[in-house]
Amino acid sequence: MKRDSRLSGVLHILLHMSRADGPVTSDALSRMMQTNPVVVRRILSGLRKQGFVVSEKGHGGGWRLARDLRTVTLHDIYVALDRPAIIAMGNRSESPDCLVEQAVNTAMDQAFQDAEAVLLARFREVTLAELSEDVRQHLPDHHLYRDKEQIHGCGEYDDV
Amino acid sequence: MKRDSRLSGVLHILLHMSRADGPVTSDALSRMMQTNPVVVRRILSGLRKQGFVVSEKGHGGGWRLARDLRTVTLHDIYVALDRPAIIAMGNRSESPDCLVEQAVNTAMDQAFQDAEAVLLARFREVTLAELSEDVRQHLPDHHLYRDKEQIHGCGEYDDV
DNA sequence: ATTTCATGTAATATCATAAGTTACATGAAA
DNA sequence: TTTCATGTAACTTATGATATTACATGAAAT
Repeated sequence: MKRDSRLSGVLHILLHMSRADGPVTSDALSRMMQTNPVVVRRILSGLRKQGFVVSEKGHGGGWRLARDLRTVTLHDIYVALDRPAIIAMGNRSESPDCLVEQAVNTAMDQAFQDAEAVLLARFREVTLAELSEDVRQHLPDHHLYRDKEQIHGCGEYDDV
Repeated sequence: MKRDSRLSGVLHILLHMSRADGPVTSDALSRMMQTNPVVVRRILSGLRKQGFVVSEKGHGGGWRLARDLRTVTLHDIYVALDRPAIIAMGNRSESPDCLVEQAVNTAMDQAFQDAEAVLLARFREVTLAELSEDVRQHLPDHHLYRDKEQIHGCGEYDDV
C-alpha cells in the first residue's frame, strides 16, 4: 500500500517556515522535503487558500506563515489537505446486495470508524507550536536558524 | 488512496462457506465476491497454509472450513493475510536526519499506533460466528443455503 | 525597460501496488 | 481418459500519489 505522506511533509515544512525570519522559497522547502518545488507549491497553495500561509512572488519572495502556530492543530492541517483517507483497508462494495457482505461491512466499518476517531482526536490534541517545542528541546541551546538557503536537506537541523 | 479489500472479501466468502454443506469451488466463491477465481485461490491458499480452510481437487472438490468459526476472530484472519497495512498515511522518511522531521514523525506515529491498536482490539473482539449470527438475524426464518451453484452474485442472500 | 527570481498551474510522466487475467501443470473423480 | 477442480507463475490492467516539464504571471533589482 502506497501511503499518502502529504500531511507528514507539510507539517515538516511548516515547522521550518516557523524558524525562518523571512519568506522561504518553494525551492528551499523542496530541498528540505527532498522533493520537487512544484509539489511544495501544490500543497501550500491549498493551505494559502485557507489562510494558513501567504506567498509572495519575485525577488525576496516565498512562503510565510499567516497564523500563530499555537492556534493550529494537526487536525486543522489534516482538514486543510481535504481530509485524506486514513484507513488503508476498505470494503469491496460500499452498498452490497448480499446480506452476508452487509454484515461484514457493518462490523468492519465500526472498527474503522473507531480507529479514525482515535486518530483524529489525537490530531486535535497537538498544536504545531508543541511540535516546534519538541524540536527545540532536542537542539543545543541558543541554536538559531542561520541560513535559509542551506544546500543539503534541512541544513543545520540534520543530525549527521 | 487505493484500499486493500482482501480482508473484507475473504470474510465474506468464509461466511458463505460456513453456510454451505459441502465444498464450495473458487469459481462459485469468485461469483459471490464478484472477482476472478484465481484471486480467490490466491487469498485462500494463504489461509489453507495456516489451517483455516482445506481444499480438494477434482470432481466434488472445492474449499471447506477447517475450524469452528466460534474460535476464529477478525484479528486471526487479518494476521493470516500477513497483516496488511491499516493506516493510509505515512511519513516521508522513516528515519530522517532532520530533527524537525523526527519530531513530526514521532507525533504522527504515536497517533497512528493508537488508532491501529483500537482497530486491532476491535478485530480481536469479533468472531466469525458472531458475524454469521448477525446475518441469520436479518434473514427470514428457516432460510437455508439451497444451491451452492447460484449464478448471480450471492444468490438467495441478495437483497434484490 | 529588461533581466532575474519567484509563484501559479495545467499537462504529462513515473512509480508502486492491488486486482484481474491468461496459461498451463497437478491431481482426483466420473 | 475425460472432466473438473485446485496450484501457481507470469503477465496485464487500473488507480492514485508523486514527480516533472513547460510556460504564464507578477515583483524586485539593475
